[in-house]
Amino acid sequence: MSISTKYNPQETEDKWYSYWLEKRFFHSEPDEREPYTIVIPPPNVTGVLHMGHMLNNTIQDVLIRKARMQGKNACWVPGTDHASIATEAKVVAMLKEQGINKSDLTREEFLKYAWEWKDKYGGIILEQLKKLGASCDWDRTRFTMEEDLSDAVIDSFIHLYKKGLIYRGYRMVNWDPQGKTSISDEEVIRKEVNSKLYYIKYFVATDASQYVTVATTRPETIMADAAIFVNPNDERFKHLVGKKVLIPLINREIEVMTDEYVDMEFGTGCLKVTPAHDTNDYELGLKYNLTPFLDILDDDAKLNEKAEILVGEDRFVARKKIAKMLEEAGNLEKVEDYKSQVGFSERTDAVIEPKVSLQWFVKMKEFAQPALDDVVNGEVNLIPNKFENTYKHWMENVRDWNISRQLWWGQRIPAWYLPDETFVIAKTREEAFEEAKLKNPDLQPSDLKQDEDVMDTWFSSWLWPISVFDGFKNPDNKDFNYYYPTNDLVTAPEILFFWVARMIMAGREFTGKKPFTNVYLTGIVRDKLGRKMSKSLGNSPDPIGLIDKYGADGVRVGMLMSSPAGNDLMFDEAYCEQGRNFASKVWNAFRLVKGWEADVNLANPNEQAIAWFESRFSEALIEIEHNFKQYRLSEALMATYKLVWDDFCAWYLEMVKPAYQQPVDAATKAATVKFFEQILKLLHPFMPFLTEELYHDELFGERTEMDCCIVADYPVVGAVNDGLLKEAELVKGLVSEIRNVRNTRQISPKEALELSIKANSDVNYNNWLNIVYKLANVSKADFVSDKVAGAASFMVGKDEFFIPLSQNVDADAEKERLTKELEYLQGFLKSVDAKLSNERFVQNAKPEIIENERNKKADAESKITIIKESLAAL
RNA sequence: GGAAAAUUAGCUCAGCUGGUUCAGAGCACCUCGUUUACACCGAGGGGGUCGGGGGUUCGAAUCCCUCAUUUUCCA
Repeated sequence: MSISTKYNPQETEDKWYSYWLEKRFFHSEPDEREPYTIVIPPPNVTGVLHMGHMLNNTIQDVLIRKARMQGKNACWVPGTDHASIATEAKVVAMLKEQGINKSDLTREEFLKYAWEWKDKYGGIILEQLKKLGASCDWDRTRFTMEEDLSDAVIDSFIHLYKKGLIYRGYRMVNWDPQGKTSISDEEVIRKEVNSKLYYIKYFVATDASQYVTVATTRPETIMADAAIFVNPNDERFKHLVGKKVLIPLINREIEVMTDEYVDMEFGTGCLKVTPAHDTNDYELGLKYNLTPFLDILDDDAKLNEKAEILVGEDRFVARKKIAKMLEEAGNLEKVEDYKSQVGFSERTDAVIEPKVSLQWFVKMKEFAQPALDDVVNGEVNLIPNKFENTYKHWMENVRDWNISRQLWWGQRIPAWYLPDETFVIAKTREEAFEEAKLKNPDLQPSDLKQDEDVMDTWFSSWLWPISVFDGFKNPDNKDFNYYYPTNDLVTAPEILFFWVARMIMAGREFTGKKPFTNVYLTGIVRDKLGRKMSKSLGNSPDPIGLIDKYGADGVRVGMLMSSPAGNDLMFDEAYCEQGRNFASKVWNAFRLVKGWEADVNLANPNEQAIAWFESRFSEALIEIEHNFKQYRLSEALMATYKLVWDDFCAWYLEMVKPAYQQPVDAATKAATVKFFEQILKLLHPFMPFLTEELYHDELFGERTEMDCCIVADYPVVGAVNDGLLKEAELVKGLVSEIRNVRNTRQISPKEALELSIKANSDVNYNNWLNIVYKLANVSKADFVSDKVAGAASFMVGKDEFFIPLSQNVDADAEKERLTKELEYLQGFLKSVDAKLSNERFVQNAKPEIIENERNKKADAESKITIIKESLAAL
């Protein structure tokens, strides 16, 4: 059977992915083996694959495939997140295009549209993951809003409510006026915005000649002012404290008060306090019990009747108008340009309005401690651990979690209101009714009204590692007992707090166990200019397009090549190209070996080369394993890459390959095929498709239908012969030097050279001569005890080598080269001598360090002698 | 405004507890080469005062201080 001269990823990828599915290699059931479990960070159900997913899922797939090959029962659970605000926003937008307003629909009608949307587009991202080669157990695919998972959400709410950890209350929340919902602190993106600072005069009520000037970026909120504050130590305003001033335009009286909070340096040193429209002002409002508490914005962020003026205007329109009104009224002192940090909604990009509203909250303090302990004690490892600091800081300053959202898409809050506004918490209307009857015996079931709000998406995500195994509803089930706690979680640092931390909390609260042991934090995928990839910049390549262009294996290698854990990845298509080239290299090496005709009658001339590569493979494997243990995937890949490209292809294959159209001895071929198989296994986690394709070539003999690379035994470390490896490095150095002699003198590789060896060390060059002949095109070598005059010469280690040349050696050039080297060595020797003659060094340094310095000295001295002799001989 | 991290070759990054092989890798670059696995290639080569300054030490890319720049988190 012949093999195509080029690797064709398209054909190969679909073929093997289907085969893997068909043979159910991705599927896992509990058994006696050790489990290795990863739950996918569920992408938004409406999402499409972006570069961040590519990186994240490539890493997960590498980990899961390696574990599978190492004999563990590997289970990677996929799924999607219902993403309440993002999905609802998309559905609303889609309906709008069809001319339908959300407000014209009932809740049930809207949800019907939303489910239709989900059924149509919900699977796209998972299908895309298959193109990448993701070996998820698709039979276990979960969705955060499916019945079991929703049940878990409701049950956990009830559980926490009964423990007194959930409450309802008026609090300052982040209000998204476009999505018309509250959002969590983590969903607020702060951006620096050019705005203006308005300096507004508030005249003293009893004396129009006196006034205070307040600097604010939000003049449209003055109608809700409750007080003016100054710093108690501020001499400038002492005389005004306690006096009443008038709010411009509406002339309501407010008092001038003092608090240390006020920064004397900022603005004018006077602060207007608007408790309903600023978080800090809210705190001051509570502290001094300020009245009236006026919320002058409605849910659209338009001014309401409480504002008295500009009613119905949007906040930004009102800002411009009021500035003009203030100016006309003589209250505007000046306007300055100002840069300020403004919060935007992550989902709708609307400017967030701090708003006091009635919401549901989870008390976080009690959750924080165990979750903090887990990370501090190393029960849960953050990789890299530089994130521990930020994690700690967050856990120590945790605030209550607003879990209600004014949306329809999501799990509805299980609170049922009686006509008297009190409520009961229950899973169903029936259960709620039973309980409510105790309060009010005359009640009818229809009198109960369920809370309109749904829960924050993260309130379902934090249960994910538990609920995917039904650990909530049925904590004693086989799957949950076997797979939970999971092993590794791979996710982005930006959701360390609102997802990872909360999963640890939920794990401790609901199962008493941590949800996972290791958290691998990937970086952000940026473009090569360091900009975040975004739709608006158009700098994000289409992942599927990349796969088409470079092959899934090429893209996987490209993604991993330069992404140490926790570091942002400056993505450049050139990495994918490098990945594709690597796949080609392996393919072509395979073609070479496959083409060899084996002859059983030939003796094996390559024992040395085979023994060397065996050792080298083990040595590399040790390094690779070490890198994997520390989750340094890019370094593990690079070590593999160099082993394959440099050691195997550039050195080993060149050492053993037979002359053109000559047969190879059977022993060499067998050894090489064996090596190749080991290399395919080593590469499989990184390049699953290419390796699976080659693994089934007839070169490796018959395979049973279940004998696949995906489940082949991962290589184990064998014996490492250090002496052999060291000698090989010297021999490689020798070959390079000979090639260098050719290069600098323009001698064709076709012209055979002769070599004289003046061995000063105990390296046994006889064992290596065949290799040197072949790799450097040397026809003859002899051992000499004196220098060879008129020949090109060089040293490798302590040994001297001479190559007689047909052309004359350029004595001047040679002299210059040797002199340079001599100078370098003499300088080196001087520094070593300086160390050794330094008494304090000899006294303080560790003995092995001193011993080493002595060796360096002896080494340098003997080399100097040799070079001096060579110079004299010129 | 507070906190953390980073700064090493043109680019992306290694460099573990200060001392062998300590200044490295991959890519890019330069020179040569179409030898029959591979030009998606081979051989060889050049390139860095380890951000600046100071300190500790016999010895610092590595530890400490300080300044600068960048990034992230929190206000």
